[in-house]
Parts: sequence; structure tokens; C-alpha cells
Amino acid sequence: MYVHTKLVLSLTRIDFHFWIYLSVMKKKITIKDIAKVANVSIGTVDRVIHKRGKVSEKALLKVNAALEELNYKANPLARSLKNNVIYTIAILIPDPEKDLYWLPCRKGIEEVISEYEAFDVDISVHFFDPSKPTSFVQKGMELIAMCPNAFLFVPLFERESDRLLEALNQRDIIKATFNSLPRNHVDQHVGQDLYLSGRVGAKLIYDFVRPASKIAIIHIDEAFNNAIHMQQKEEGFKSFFKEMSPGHEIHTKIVDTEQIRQTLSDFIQENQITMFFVTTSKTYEVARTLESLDMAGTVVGYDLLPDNLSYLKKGRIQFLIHQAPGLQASLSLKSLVEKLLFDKESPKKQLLPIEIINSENVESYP
Amino acid sequence: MYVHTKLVLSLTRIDFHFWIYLSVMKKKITIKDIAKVANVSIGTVDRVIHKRGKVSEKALLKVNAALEELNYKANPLARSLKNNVIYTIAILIPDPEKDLYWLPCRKGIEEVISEYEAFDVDISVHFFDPSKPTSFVQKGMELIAMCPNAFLFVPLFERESDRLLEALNQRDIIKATFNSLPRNHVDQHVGQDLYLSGRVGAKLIYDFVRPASKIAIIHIDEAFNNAIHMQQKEEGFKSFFKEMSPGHEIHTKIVDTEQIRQTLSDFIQENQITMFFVTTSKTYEVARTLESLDMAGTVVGYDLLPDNLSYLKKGRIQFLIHQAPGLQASLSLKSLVEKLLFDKESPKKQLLPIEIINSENVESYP
DNA sequence: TAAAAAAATGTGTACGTACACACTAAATTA
DNA sequence: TAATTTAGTGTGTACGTACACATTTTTTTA
Repeated sequence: MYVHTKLVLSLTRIDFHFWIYLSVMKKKITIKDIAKVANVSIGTVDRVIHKRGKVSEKALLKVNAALEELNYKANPLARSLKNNVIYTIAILIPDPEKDLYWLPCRKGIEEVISEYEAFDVDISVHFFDPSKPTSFVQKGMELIAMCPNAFLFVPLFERESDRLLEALNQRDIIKATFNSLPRNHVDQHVGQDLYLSGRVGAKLIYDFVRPASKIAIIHIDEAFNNAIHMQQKEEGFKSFFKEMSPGHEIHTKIVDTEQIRQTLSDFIQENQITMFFVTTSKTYEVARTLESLDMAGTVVGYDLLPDNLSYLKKGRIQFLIHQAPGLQASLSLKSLVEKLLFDKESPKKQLLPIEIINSENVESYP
Repeated sequence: MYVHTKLVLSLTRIDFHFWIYLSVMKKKITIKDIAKVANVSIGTVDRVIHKRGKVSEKALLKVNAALEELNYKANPLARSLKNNVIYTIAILIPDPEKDLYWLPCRKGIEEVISEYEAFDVDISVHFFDPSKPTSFVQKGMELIAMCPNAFLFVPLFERESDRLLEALNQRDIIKATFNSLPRNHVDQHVGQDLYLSGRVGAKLIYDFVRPASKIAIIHIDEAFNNAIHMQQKEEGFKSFFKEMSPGHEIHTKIVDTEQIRQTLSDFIQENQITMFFVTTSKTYEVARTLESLDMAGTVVGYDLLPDNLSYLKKGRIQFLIHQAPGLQASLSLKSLVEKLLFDKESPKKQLLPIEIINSENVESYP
């Protein structure tokens, strides 16, 4: 990749420092170097590299040999500069105003946007209402119609996501998703293993379990049918207990956000539950209910929302599992940008670590 | 930053699609655009941007106005291309052959190297013997003498690191460190808050504590004097217990790697310790000792070494705190590369999250 | 007021890649 | 053998920035 610059100098005193300087210098291999070594013009080298024919067999051999020998790598900067195209990336995420969970996600995206402000990419963020699948499809279709080079979205709804993907297939748009569940035929997905996530929750609770402890899985959401992610967490959770403590009974409760406090309160008192695995970011609801009932309990749930954090510090939530929505968003966006600008390859499916948060290490998260 | 390209076209059928295409297209602002708007030559614009004078007040005003109005951002690609310099980065880390802990660190660096293979950076990795401070200084001095553009190292030893930093100050070399402890006057440091890290360990153990439990902090290392990081963890640990359970006695034991098993075994039996916070990656030594004594115990320690992982899965280690040496290394190297290539700014001090690992979420770590 | 000096401005070229176009040499046809 | 086609090759220019140098304009001096 590099060659030491050869040089022949009559070493006067002044030249001497120059020589030291140059002897350390390294030089990148360019097509010009290849052309020189293969004894052809840069045009021929270029034709070989891009395989657009019109090259004699003899020249082809020589150029390929030189390419190999000097280990040529095209300069991505020059390439990108010449390319002179502005790539567009459209992003569709749930409205953070409607659900606070998505706030870090927007923040992460905005950071990446300003990071690449000076580059030839045009990134735009759009929101849908997480409680309205139709808003998701509508906004999505609008964006797809504008034919961006890449479309990055949160596949919150199963069927609706597949509809968008179908539309994307018609056009030549890179398909990328993050968070929630990976769909088929997506070019790139960044997320977490939700089944494993459930097992992690189970292990955290298991460490506190006594034979008599009553355990419940709580799902808090308005659109449970579409949210398979909660089901996957439940499966993971149960699989762990099946292995470690097969006899232990585990209650499951789906709670609507309407009259949530009363429902929860009733459920807890009726069944005398003391250990809770909450599958969504609304974990604070359980902590709050326990607090109002003045009951002790072990609560493990999801995400670093302000309300969750305050209960974590008060000791009413023992652990939170961090889904890092911001990181997921920024990672997937970065991958897209670098793929477009420098055609850097990135893994098709990237599962981020499942991070365990307690009252202490929470301080180390931004 | 962008302008919609204006165009006036007589719309024949063929032109129509062309028009649609162009009307969506955006164009980056270049110095050429600025020159046009300010009604001067690009040379003048260039002089304004680089503040090298020889510009009339009138022109300066016009150019600055245009710069402001169009929100000009120099194209980092073109700039870097023109720059045409190969930057060198020298890296000095402990030899992974001598201490397995550093293996992911080397791996992380190698990944970044191949990631930027095609760019104008020349990154070289060098090793020192972590048990020999002199080897650290010697290798370090050699590298500094070669005058790289940046020098990235692990400040494992206090005094010796400061000696290197002094040498670096003589020359115009960017000073970067990761892992261990941040030193003064470094341009960039990536690490973890070790005091907080100790508190996290304390909290993890605290959740299991019964009034009668005997707790010990175990330091396993050969050169404790130089390793302030272990002291910081101890302080953090104790501070937590002082707050939460002031009366609880906490033993502290420094163990040399020589005759380690015997020493540990004796210590544990004599004091009837059941809960252990091990401040280094050699946590497996404690787990192994407990296993051989056939004693139950709670062990919290550091890092995902193979031996630690196997005891974690066996249940003989409850939690590991992940210091992510690989991530620290790759993050700091990336920052350096991007600073040199695109002069992207990065925070002077970056503290990574303290990650808690148990037998389940360990699967989600690479 | 002309000449000289200083200040301001514009032009040209390079970085490395990519591609259009012009060109030369060999192969085919009339 | 000349005219034409075709294969193979080389040259020139653009991308956006940065800087050296040439040129123009203004100011100062004689």
C-alpha cells in the first residue's frame, strides 16, 4: 500500500535534513503509479479496474500484475469527490412527542446529521404517530415516493412494515431498519435479540427469587397485537425459568394505558405479586403502583426514561435493561452514510449488547 | 447548506422527466458559489476563509456575508485530497501475549486499521511488557523519536507515562491515551470512571448481602504501586458501603500472582469470606479457589476473559464489569484518524459506560 | 503627472479518480 | 492497395480546495 520514496541526492548540509524527512515519508499508490509500473496510460489502468473492456490481453496482464504487486486501493476521497452526487437518506421514526422513548433516537440522528453536515449527504427525519399504524404507512409511502437513495425506519408494525418494504422493492432504494423486529429482505438491521433480552430480565429477577415469591410479566402498551417484541421477551423470560426453576408459576398481565393504575393495583393485590418483569419502557407505572400501595417488590424493566431513572435511584426499580435506541439509530444511520459515501460494507444484521443498568452504573450513561 | 437548482426549461416530453429529476436534486455550496454571490474570484474567497489577508475591507464584508448566508462548509473530502499528506499514528499497548486482557484491544485496533486502509493514514501498533515499566518507556521513546503525527498509548504506569508525555511535548505530536488513568495535558483520553466502577461493583454485591456476610476486596496484580486504578475502584466500593451500610466491615487483600492459590485459599478460610469484589481481570482466580475449597460465594469482578466467562456460566461468578478494552482502543483510534483526516473535533475526555455482565447478557457481547 | 511601490484580485495548477473523446494501430473490406 | 472498420490506447477535463504566481488596481513617492 505504501512505498518508501526512493531518492538520490547530493547531500549538502541543507539537503541532509530534507533527506531525513523524505526517507521517513511514505507515499500512497495511485493509478498513476500502476500505469508507470505496467508501462501503460492511466486510462488503460482505469479500464482494467472498472472492467469496461477495450484492453488488450497483454496490457491486462501487466496492469493486473502491477495492481497486485503494489496492492492498489482506490482513494475513497478522490472517488467520492469525483462522484459528485448528493445522496439522500429519509428516516421515519415514531414521534418522540408522543412517546418519550424515542427522544434519544432523534437526538442520536441529529448528532450524526451534524457530524456529516459537510459531506454530500442530505438526511431528513420524519415522524409518525406510534399509536396509529396508518400514519406510519402514509408517511412512509410519501417518503418512498420521493425516491431517496436510502430509507431508514423503525419497523414498529409487522404488516405495515412489510407493505413499505414491498413499495421499496419497486424502486432502487436501500432498505434499512433499526429497533423492534428485523423483517426479511432488509439490507441492514440494527437491533437487539429480544428473546435473549427476556432471558436477561429473568436472570436478574431470579437472583432475588425465594421459593414463595410470586412473579408476573407485565405488558404495558396500547397495541399489543402488533408488538411481537413483547411476546419475544416473554418467551425468553419463561424459557429461563423453565430451565432454572421449572415449577415456578409466572403470571402474565397485559395492561392497557387507559385506567392503568387501577388495573395494575387490582392485579397486584389480588395475586400478591412481589416480582415484576415489565416488557416496555413504561416500567415506572409498576413502580409507582407499588409505591402507592406501600408494598415492597422487585421490579426489572426497560429503558432509561426520566421516570424510570427516578424510581431506579429510589430503589423501587432494581434493574433496567437499556435498549439504547439512540445508539441503534446513530449506528444504523452512520452505516448508511458510509456505505453511500465510501461504499464501506457493514453487517446485514447487527445485534447490540443487552445492557444492564442499576442505580450506580446509570451515572456512566449519557 | 444546500440550494435547490433553479432552472428554466422548455418542457418537451423528454425534458419533463429531466425536470422532475433536477427539481429534487440539491447542490452543495462550494467556494465557487460564494465567489459568484460575493462577486469576487475564488482566490479572494479562499483568502477570506483562511484569513491570510490581502483582501479589501469591502470584499471581506461581501464574502463573509455570502459565507454566512449560504452557510458554507468546506468539503472535507476535497480538502483532504488536496492536503496530500500521509499521517502516521503510532500505538503503544501492553503485549497481549503477556496479558490476555489486551487481546480485544489489539483486535479493535486491527479492525480500525483495515477500515481505513485505503485512506492516507499509516497506523502501526507496538507492544510493551506490562510487567516491565522500563520496556514501556524504552519502546515509547523509540516511537516518539520517529515523530508520528499522533501517539496513542495505554498509560499503565503513572510516572513513566508522564515521562513520555514530557518527551511528546518537545515535539508537535498529538497525545492520546486510553484505558487506565487519564493523565494531565493529554489531547484525548478514552476510559472509564474507575471510582464509579467500584461503586457499581459494590451495588452488585450489596444486593446479595446479609448482615453476617463477610466481604473482601481482592487486588490481584504484580505491580500494585503503579496501578492506581485498583485503588480508585477500592475507594468507590468503600464509599458505597459507607453510605448504604456503614457498619459493615470490608477486608482488603493484595495478592501477588506468585503462589496465588495458596495465599487466596488461606485468606478465605481464615476470615470466612463469602463475598468478593476482585478489582482486576484475574477474577477467575478467586472463583477457582472457591471451587477447589468447595465453598459457595458471591464473586463480582472484571472483564470477559475466557476463564472468567466459564466461571460466570457455571454460576461461580455472579457479575463481571466490562471495561471494553477493545472498544476503548478502537474509539480512540477512530477519533484520531478522523481528527487528522477531516479535522473532526472529539471530546477531550470520553468516559465509556460501565457495563454489567451476567450469565445471560454475556451472549450478546461479541 | 509619471514612475514606483503596495495592495488587491484573478488565474492556473495540483491532488486522485472517472469518464468522454481523440487518436493510433491493426484487421477487415472493397 | 486504398478505404473503412474495429480494437486498443492516450489525453484532457471535471470534481472542490489550496496555494503559487501573474495581473490589475490603488496608493505613495519623486
